[in-house]
Amino acid sequence: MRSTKVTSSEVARLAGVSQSAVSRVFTPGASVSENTVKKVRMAADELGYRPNVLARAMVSGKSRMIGLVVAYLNNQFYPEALERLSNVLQQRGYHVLVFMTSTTAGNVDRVIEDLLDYQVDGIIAASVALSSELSESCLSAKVPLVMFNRAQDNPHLSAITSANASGGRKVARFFLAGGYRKVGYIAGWEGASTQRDREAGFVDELERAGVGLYSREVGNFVTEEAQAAARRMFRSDPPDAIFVANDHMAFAVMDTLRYELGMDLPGDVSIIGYDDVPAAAWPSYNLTTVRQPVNRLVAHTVDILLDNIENPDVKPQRIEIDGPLVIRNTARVPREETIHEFR
Amino acid sequence: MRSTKVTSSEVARLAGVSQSAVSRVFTPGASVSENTVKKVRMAADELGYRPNVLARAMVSGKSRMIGLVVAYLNNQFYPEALERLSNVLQQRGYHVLVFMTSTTAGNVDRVIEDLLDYQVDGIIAASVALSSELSESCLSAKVPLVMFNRAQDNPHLSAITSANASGGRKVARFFLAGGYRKVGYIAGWEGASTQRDREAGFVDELERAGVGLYSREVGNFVTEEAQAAARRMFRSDPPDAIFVANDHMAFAVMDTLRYELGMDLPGDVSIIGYDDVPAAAWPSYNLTTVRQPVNRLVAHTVDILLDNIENPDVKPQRIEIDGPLVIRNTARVPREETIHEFR
DNA sequence: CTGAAAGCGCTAACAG
DNA sequence: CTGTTAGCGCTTTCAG
Repeated sequence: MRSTKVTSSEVARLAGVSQSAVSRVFTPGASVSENTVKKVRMAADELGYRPNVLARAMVSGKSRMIGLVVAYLNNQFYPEALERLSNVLQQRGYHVLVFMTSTTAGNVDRVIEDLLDYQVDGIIAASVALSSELSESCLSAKVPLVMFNRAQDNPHLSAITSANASGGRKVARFFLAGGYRKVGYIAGWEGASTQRDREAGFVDELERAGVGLYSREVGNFVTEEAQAAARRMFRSDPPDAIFVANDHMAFAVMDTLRYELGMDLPGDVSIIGYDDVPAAAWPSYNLTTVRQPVNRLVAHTVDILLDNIENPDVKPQRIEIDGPLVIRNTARVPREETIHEFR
Repeated sequence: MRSTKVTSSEVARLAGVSQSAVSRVFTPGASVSENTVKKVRMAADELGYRPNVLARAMVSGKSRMIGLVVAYLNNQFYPEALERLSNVLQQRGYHVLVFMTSTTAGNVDRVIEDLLDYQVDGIIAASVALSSELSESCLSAKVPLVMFNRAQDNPHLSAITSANASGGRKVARFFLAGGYRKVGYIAGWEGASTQRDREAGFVDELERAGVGLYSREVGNFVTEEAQAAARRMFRSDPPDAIFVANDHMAFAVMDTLRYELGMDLPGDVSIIGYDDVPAAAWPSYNLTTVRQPVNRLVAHTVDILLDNIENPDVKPQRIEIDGPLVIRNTARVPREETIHEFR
């Protein structure tokens, strides 16, 4: 099996058939005789021939590449998602072309233009906000785009998220059932729909019970900023329960409260996070949190995207996937009989 | 700016020039008159034209894609590396095509064949072992391959790692200087060169001082297995210092010792890890560990790979990058005057 | 079922 | 500097 770029014509010559015969052998569902298949396969093996995906892409217009736009990988949620996404896509015969982008807008736009240049068959935008021109440009380039873990105003785009508002509500109900009335919130980056929805659900449910938000700080989904937010929140008039917009920040908040402020959790204050990343289950944190069901998020994302690719005029969908509140050890548990409703 | 696949010919027609003129305008360093540039740019903007990277790749033989093979993303070290790799490559005009593969061999081979089909200009194999046929097949396909964070027997391949043996030695000297004599080791996956080298350096340095390894268990770089390894190691005859082959496992070991066995760190036992992932600095762990300088690993990897792409017959290189022992709080510190040598 | 022929969109000599 | 002319390696009609 030698190689150095073997072409179908060379295989054809060796097999004593036409170049198109070779092509047919490597095209699932083309009509070729048993005999031809055999001859071609032999020749191909001998030369170490493998079809050139790019050439195929040029003529067929299908590159079998999916562009994935990601902003940051610090938050454990993303590596997990990326791994699953890539695996599922691979199984379905696609591959992922990764484009990193800083959260700073504008950048995202350029990145997607680049992506389009590579003739990707579809795009998954994970946790980034798209400008409206951008979505236009994907739409008109006829490249399906689905937003992963971020909602969008543009009704022509599909978006898959977890049920963020509902998750926020669950947290509120849990705190309420636990008897808390001085409840704080540490926000993520306020440009993110996930942040907005989690907060909105949380606050709304609180208010239905006549409880207002006791304190609020912004941590921007960043470790250091979350630490600072925690310090500010506990400088005076501390709340007795706080909802932190994601686990990544919750860890930072917990560490700050415990090791800097010497507090006991959940004795002095209850904390609930969002995501249920692997570290949330580590004994050091043992964080009560709302689970984002990565598997299902990914499965839906891929289904919708591929469906959209094969069938260009399906309607865009916006799907919200519900996740349970995972009760661990950072928030005081309400009476036994009320627990079931949070699962 | 409409689109739906605009070609250079259409731009040419609108601009009143030949198709190749358009091509030249978009080819850095081609000779075109100011005037032509202007006309073409206008027409291109009006039509929303962007060159088709795939077509360019076909004729030029350069796809400007780099295949990246990764096994798992659980260990925080990999997302970090992936992010940096992707960023640096992007800056240099390349993009990353990601291929996931399970650690189970064989799989890796198929994945790389796939990668080759995409006509990637180069391959980065992160923490995976390659079969020798595989490396052959890359070599003969003239696609440069560099191993990231894994050494290789094949002398024709470049490999970038941190100075694992030397890192292991540092840990041993630190323990020795701290007066420990009952020293344990929790190993990673034994097929990994990183694991082997860290252990070899560690054990060798210990033995030079006449100290044998007191106990040893295997954690395979997996959380659950590391926990089990810790339990086994402390069932009887516990060591008073342990080196854990990477941070990811060290966290699991720490949690097991603290929360399951009720031990105090570093009071009852000292622990040192390897990698210095972000979580090592989190107050809950505050782990003393050997840093893998991701930035420099990545920079070298990219430099060597791109150099190899542009200049096909440069010699393969194997580079080891030294990293300091980051002294935090999980290992008792030797006398002040000896500390400097570990930095 | 099979070969011949026509491109996919672009770059790269080659004359001019 | 610019247009013309070949292809890159493959899929896909189109006759047979």
